[in-house]
Amino acid sequence: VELRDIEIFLMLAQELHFGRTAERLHVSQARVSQAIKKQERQIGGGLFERTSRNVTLTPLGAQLRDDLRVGYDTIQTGLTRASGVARGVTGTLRVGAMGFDSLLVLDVVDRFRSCNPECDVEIPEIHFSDPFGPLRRDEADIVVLWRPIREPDLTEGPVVFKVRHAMAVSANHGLADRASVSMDEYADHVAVDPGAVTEYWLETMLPSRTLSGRLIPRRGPRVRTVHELLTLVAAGKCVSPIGEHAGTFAPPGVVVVPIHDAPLLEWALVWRTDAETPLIHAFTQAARNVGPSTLHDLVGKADQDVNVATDMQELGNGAA
Amino acid sequence: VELRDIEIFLMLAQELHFGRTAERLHVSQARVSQAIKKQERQIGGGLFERTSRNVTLTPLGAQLRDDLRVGYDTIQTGLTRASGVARGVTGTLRVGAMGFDSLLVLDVVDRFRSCNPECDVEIPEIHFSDPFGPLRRDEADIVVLWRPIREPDLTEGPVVFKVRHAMAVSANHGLADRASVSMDEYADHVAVDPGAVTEYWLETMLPSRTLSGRLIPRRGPRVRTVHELLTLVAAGKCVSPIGEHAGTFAPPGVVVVPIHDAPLLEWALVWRTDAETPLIHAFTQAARNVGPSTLHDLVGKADQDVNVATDMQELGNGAA
DNA sequence: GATCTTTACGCCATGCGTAACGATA
DNA sequence: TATCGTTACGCATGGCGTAAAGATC
Repeated sequence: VELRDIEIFLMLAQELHFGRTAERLHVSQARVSQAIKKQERQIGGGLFERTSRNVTLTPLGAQLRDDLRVGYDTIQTGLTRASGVARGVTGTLRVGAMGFDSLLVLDVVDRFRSCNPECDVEIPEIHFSDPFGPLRRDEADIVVLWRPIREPDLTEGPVVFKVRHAMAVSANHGLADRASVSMDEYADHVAVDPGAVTEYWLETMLPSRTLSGRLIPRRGPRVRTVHELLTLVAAGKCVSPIGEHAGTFAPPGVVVVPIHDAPLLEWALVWRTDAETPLIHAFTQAARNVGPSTLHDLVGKADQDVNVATDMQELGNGAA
Repeated sequence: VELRDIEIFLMLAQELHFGRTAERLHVSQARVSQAIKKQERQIGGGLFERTSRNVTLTPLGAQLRDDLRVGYDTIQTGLTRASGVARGVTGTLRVGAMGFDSLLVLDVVDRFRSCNPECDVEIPEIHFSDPFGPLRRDEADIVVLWRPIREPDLTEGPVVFKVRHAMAVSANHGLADRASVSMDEYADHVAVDPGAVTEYWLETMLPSRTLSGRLIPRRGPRVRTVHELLTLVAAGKCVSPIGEHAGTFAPPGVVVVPIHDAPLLEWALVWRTDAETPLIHAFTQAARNVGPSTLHDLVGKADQDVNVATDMQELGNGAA
């Protein structure tokens, strides 16, 4: 059994789906089937129960996954770290992000830190009124922005998270208690003016037309940053599109309602093509290893953190 | 980088010698060289400093070894464990050993236990007056004996430890303060009668002739077990050959002096060929994974244990 | 010159993709 | 019939051994 097999096994144990596993590892489905079968032969017992409709781990497979996950991560981290040390990846990396977006790249930052213990990471705040300025003025090495980015001097790298398109409204707003809204409803209520921002980029977040082609007006209060925006929303002066993840962190008075018929928004890493350093490369590699997270991952992780905190508290009480 | 490469890297990091590494992994020296070079290319920095006379780890290599060792062992243990569970390796395994020999197989037992958590291991005492009886009477599943074993119904498996041939004498004996003795000196003083034991097997421990061909007399007190033997030795009534490891555990009054011109003694696992169960197979596999230990390993490990004990004590004191 | 590592070269095992097949809802 | 897992088959990458060369004492 080699590392490649283990990688396939672990991915399948996570996805529980041969097709998605194959996609995410960039191999054919057949290869996944072969690799798993080979391991089951060598282990001498079934690791997955599968029909053409359902894949589940056997108890044996679940135990093996727990063991291998730890070992595999240890090895990969060790290799990446050695590689970083060898290439002299050291210094400070500045990862610019807008508002709450920073919280969705913490996984990547953690990964990067464990692989590159000699490096510092800073997360300066950037504003959507000037998404590319920090890179071009060398105030950030990498920024986290929704994609797509099409700038001749910039490179768009791996996607770090995907969330649903949503709208932020005041808690008093008529749509505030809806589970979701349509693009048409959104178009009827939107009220925000982001000022002069690169048009094709803004279009992704603030489309100028609905799916049916109706124009969406660009009028409302002028805002430059996410915090400005949320303040005005809370005050009932502004209704704006936003990533659904803002709902998890938004202040009281602000409600975030998903738009069910809009495509997913994707945030990617972006950097100056001619300023790509080993540090930047290492960070994008960390992002590729972690893979894009979703709001669901984030919520799950928050729950875990809460559980850990609870456990520790109980432990503390028990000892006291 | 695959597991095979990591295995080669770890072995070289341990042996610091391309030739021995190749031997122990049953591959060519060239392969070792290629594998290491490949990893250094991928990591982007040197892992070993080497001349044709000396091989040492670089700091980078040393750090990588620490990381990979943990991950590699985790994965191997997980795989072995899964294999054991799948094949239903469960029940009790009885590993017979003579006297202190049991202490030199504890590494293998530990390994086996961690890979087969569902199994119990017992270590019944056996006596050199009847080395094969316990197997044939089904009182033990495996025994640990010095090799070679040539019995039609028994299989000699992996070597578990190697120690120097030595002689046990009373602390008052004339040779007691010698750093080592020759076979000829040994022949002049030996005084023990093991009774009717399989001759070819006894010959290994108690040669009938010196290197120069001189007969070694078989007379002295009759003994059946190691403890009997040591008691008589302490009383000055007996002088007997023994494995050097006995010196580490021998009671006061007994001194163990190595014989410098005798070949190394090797202890191997032995079992009934027609009674080989999955449990026995799993145990021999554990032995192969751990590899033969030497007295040096044992002493080093004992020191570590002492250190750990000391640390824990200090911790305890600090907390109290 | 003996010992140890590296390089050169060729073989073939095996990882992998394509395509056809089988099963399930 | 659409979706998903398995089997069959063929190609080529790369692991590996052999043999010779290079380095160091």
